[in-house]
Amino acid sequence: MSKITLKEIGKALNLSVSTVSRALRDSYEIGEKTKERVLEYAKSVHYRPNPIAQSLKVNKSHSICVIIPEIANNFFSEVINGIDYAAYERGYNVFIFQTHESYEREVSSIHLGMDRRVDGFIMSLSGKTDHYDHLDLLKSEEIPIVYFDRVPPANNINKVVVNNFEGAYNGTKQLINKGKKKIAHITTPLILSITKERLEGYKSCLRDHDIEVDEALIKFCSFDPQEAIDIVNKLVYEDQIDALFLGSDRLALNALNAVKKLGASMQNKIEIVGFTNMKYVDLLSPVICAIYQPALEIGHAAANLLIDYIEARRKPEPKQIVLKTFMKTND
Amino acid sequence: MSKITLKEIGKALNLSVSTVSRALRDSYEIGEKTKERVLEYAKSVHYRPNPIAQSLKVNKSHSICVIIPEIANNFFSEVINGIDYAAYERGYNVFIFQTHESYEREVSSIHLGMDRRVDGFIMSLSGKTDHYDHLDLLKSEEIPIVYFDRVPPANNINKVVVNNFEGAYNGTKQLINKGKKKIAHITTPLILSITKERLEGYKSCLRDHDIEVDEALIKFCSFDPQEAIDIVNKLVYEDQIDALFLGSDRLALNALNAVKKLGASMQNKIEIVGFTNMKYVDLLSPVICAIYQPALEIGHAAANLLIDYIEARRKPEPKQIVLKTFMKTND
DNA sequence: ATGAAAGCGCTAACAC
DNA sequence: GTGTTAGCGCTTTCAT
Repeated sequence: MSKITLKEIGKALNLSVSTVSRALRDSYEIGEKTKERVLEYAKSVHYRPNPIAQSLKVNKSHSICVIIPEIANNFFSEVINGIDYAAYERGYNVFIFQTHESYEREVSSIHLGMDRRVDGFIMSLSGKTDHYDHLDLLKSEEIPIVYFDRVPPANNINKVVVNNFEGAYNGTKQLINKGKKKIAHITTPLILSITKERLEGYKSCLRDHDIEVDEALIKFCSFDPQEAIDIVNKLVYEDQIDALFLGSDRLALNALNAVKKLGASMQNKIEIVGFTNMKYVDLLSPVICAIYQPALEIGHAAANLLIDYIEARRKPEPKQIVLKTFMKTND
Repeated sequence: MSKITLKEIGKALNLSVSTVSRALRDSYEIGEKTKERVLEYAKSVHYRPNPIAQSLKVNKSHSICVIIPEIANNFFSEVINGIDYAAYERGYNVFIFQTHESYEREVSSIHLGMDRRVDGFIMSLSGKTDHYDHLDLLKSEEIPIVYFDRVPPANNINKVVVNNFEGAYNGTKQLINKGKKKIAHITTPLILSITKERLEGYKSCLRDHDIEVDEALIKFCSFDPQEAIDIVNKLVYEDQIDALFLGSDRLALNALNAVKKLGASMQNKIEIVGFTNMKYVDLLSPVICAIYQPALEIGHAAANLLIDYIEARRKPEPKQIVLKTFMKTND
């Protein structure tokens, strides 16, 4: 039954390939009866168009490329789920590339996507990406692109983000409401958009509540577990903090782990709030109040925005979608 | 700079396309100086072959298709990470399709992969897949396929699995060692290979320790959180169990959540062991002893096995790779 | 309303 | 050692 082609359908029905092709795409120039014959026969032999041949011809692939730092991550895997959901609905295939926080991998992923003639990109920048010329390549080729989460500093781009400032502000406020004064912030590299926004939310909230911002309590941390342990130890024993505000998912787990190591009595003195997308935060033992991102929606929105853009005849203005974070307290 | 082709290189260098093509693929029939000229020029204009055209020609795509139940899952996302790792190293692209535990999605994913002319498949069956004719299609087309985790019941296939029997046996033993007698097992649908193997490990261990197997304590559970709650409640209050052995990742979190709802005093009476791949199990509050699968390795091994098979001139015998689970106790 | 033919970018059999 | 040619499966212009 293998690999039936237009040519074969044509032969069987005594029609030319072009007629068959047109009939299958429901062209107005083909007679109704012919269309029916073709459609019926095609179905009976389980004809499936070869997307590779189509791609070569029309220079589009009906596929999109997703570039993210890490797939094995609560937040990103949920986003991919959302992307996949929308892409499947609309008949697009998805390529996923991980940068593992490497700038070089980010660049090479873009090239691999372009090689594959993907119709567009969805990306969240690596933690090392501090310049953006590699993205200009996409722009100059007029390849549609939607950013999410970690976005480049530009306004005229398609992006789907959350209100990080607000999320961080509310998270910090939660700690202040519990009477905490020495609130440390452990977060991602400062070059990331999310870092800056969350940091601002944190600072702003402190100021609004007449707590002085102490730069010593702001720590930029990699995703190395040991580094988190060292930082937490220093903050707790030297700086005598009474609360922690954690800036990202992996960071949150690493820091929680570090806090746990402090022992039960110490643990209870430290109140924790953090950005995370773990499914069951209430099962975590150093208690953490979670600031969630609507990851599934982000992915879904990003994919739909991208595909809308891809399929638009006249390219619309770049669109910025801002979603809300939500908190899950255990009290 | 956009989209340079062989033809253009040929024109610039006064060579035919075929010569250029051959030079680029380092064919023995091309002169050294010509090769050099071509290589150099190609690099200078950033030539990148069009994989779509190549695919159309040779009917291979240098890409593989991964079909899994769910991407947003600790275990599967790590496996994908491993696959991606190996695929990237060896120059393959990866398509990922989720079945969301649907048989229909599994079938359509296979078709989508075949349409894309992927060179091979890596898959873990859906929780609804109880017959396997859709897989015969791949077999009859001689498309290489490697199964992992949830595999079909056949011996002459490529697969990468863990020793589920042993993992379950050791997990159960851990509970028995703690003096537990009424050990319930909540697990995945019985049609899955992993379910049967783990169930056997559980039963076998009970028997070896002179504990009667009580079928009422064996519960097949969906991934619906409420169902887990109902089951746990029944087991605890009606059957008076003193320990739980959980058969899979999502199940484990759902059940843990259910146990948590029982309240602190009840919680402490129930000892829990379960298959999970969550990164920081020691942070979980109803304490759980985790049976881990080496997910990254599984993915890496599966991808390498597949690609070896794809690239082999003479197709080797199907290979079964069995890895070990490992436990992470908190005592 | 239908067909013939060109061509997307590449590879490979077949010349010379 | 290099060029010519055909063709992968499809879309699309141009004839008819």
